[in-house]
Amino acid sequence: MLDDMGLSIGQVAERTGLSVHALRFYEKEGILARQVQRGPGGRRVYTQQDIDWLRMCIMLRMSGMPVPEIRRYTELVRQGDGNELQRLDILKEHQERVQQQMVQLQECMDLITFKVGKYQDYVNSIAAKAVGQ
Amino acid sequence: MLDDMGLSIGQVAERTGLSVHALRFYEKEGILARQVQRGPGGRRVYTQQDIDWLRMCIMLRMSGMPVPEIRRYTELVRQGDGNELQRLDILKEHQERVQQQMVQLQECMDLITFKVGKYQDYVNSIAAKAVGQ
DNA sequence: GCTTGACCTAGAGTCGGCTCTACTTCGTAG
DNA sequence: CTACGAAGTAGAGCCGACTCTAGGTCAAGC
Repeated sequence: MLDDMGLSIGQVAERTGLSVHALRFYEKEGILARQVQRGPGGRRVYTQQDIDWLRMCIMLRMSGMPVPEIRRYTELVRQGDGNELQRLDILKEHQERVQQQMVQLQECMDLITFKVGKYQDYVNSIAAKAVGQ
Repeated sequence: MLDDMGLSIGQVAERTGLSVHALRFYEKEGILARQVQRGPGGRRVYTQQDIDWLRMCIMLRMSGMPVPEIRRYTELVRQGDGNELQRLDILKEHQERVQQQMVQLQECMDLITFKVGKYQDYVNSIAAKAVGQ
């Protein structure tokens, strides 16, 4: 289809799990590190680097980083060397939030597991009675 | 203000961290296990049990259970004994999802931590050079 | 008797993150 | 030469979970 290092939007969608719509949306939102190249007919041509970048963005999104903050980070990367401290700040802050999220989630998990245990015991006891009859 | 076992919506908001708006919204959405009692002037009067239930709902929400599913669970509880197996199913399913979420979040965390490490090293090396000059 | 503040209802508005629509343009296959 | 499929653009629409507005009641305090 395309040069073996150039991928169409559809192929990128397949490989990343994002929808074609989402890919265009992300681009419009400025969260692609490099301007996506265009092939004949104005079609987007993605490189492996674009995919790698997208995969990281997906991780950031999955862990709850809002699009505008991903954009800020992306812009720093686009600007090139010299702002590593700012990038580090964004990442560290996010890391902190993710850490908190995990703690919270663990608390929820503990409660849910406790309740599941209680119901399981109860359901088992009912089943045992039924068998005993 | 109120009888020492009856709490106003404002007090419940304080104790749970939910907004007054959210409390009314939750009630309208049917995720309160028992009909909230009303005091003089049609004001809501919450009991400690209502608060306990709300705290669990908050845990379920925090861990990503959608409101409609909390409602389903609530309805089962409201119906009383006999449907414990269905309640258990809902909780187990949710437990599974939370488990997956935690795994995903950990993956994200690993990547972020890796990147933070890289940037930290880089930033340190720059700082070292500056001192060395 | 007037203001304040906490509460009430019904329903509109907001926000984030996509998702979808409408319409166009290509390149290839039948 | 027509149809199809995959792409393009601009912009509207949707969904979930609140959040806020408008307009009203009521009790307490000045």
